[in-house]
Amino acid sequence: MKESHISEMRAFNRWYTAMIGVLNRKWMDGDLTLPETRVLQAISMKDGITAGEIVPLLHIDKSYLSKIILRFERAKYLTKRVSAADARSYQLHLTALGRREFEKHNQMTNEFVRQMLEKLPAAECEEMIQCMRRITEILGKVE
Amino acid sequence: MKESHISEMRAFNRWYTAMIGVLNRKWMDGDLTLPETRVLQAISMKDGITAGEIVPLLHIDKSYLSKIILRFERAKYLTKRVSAADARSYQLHLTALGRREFEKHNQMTNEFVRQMLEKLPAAECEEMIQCMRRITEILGKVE
DNA sequence: CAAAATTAGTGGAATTTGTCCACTAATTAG
DNA sequence: CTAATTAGTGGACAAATTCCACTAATTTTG
Repeated sequence: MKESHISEMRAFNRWYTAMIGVLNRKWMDGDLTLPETRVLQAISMKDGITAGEIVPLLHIDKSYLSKIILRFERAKYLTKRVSAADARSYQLHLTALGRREFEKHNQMTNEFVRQMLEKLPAAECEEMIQCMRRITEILGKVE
Repeated sequence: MKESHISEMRAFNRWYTAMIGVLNRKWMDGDLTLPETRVLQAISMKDGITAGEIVPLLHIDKSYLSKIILRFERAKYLTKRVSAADARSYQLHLTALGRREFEKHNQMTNEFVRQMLEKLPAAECEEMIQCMRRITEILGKVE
């Protein structure tokens, strides 16, 4: 490993997070915070997931999560059902409203990303995605 | 552009920010918040920079910045000198203590990145950095 | 099995983070 | 010179996040 790679990677980190930050600020114009969208996504990906499973998945504080879930319950985005296996925990299910809300948000974010990608020549876009895959492959093995 | 590229890029964004998030949490074990380190870095890169120049650079609220700078002043990390050109603004200079603090932090972060990169075979490390450069090139033109 | 220890989730207080806005002093424009 | 603009500050406020003690359910252990 070359020493210069360290500062190159750090520069990339700064630059890329700034870029994503712009995307994230756009989301906020909707009504969901970033952690909130992650929680919705987690439930949408695995219906019946419990808070206890979400915590390590999102590296989120359990009390904080509890509050987010409570907010969603009040907004009728989800329902809790006492788990048959362990009555201390609840299985989480999105309501139709919750799914709709998540989808709306999802589409919006897709739209922003699309607008960005559409500005690229097809070949470069393809190449960039390839680069992202490669980074994930290489760095994914490390963790 | 292929439709699937959108979700691939979003997946990469989520994965990569989670990864960087781990790094960032490590920083916090020090005593500087993320915006604080950015401010220190900005001053360290351009001695005599003014708050007004930092604002667009970091996309940070000017009042928020003012408070960070005030904290640093009290901690003796920096000094303000009324600008000769415009007496409303101050030129910011790191003190020896401020430089030391920034360097300490810098080294720590470098260390974390190094540990990550060292686990990679040299060829893959090189390739990954190359990918990062490419992404920056391609996406950099868009903004 | 009963007591003790552990675990899931909640609620409240406190802290941190970040935004908004009005204000002072300095500067520039008309 | 007067009015409008700009740099930075300070305070009040809102939102995000953490900390901790607590309840109820479960598991462990003697």
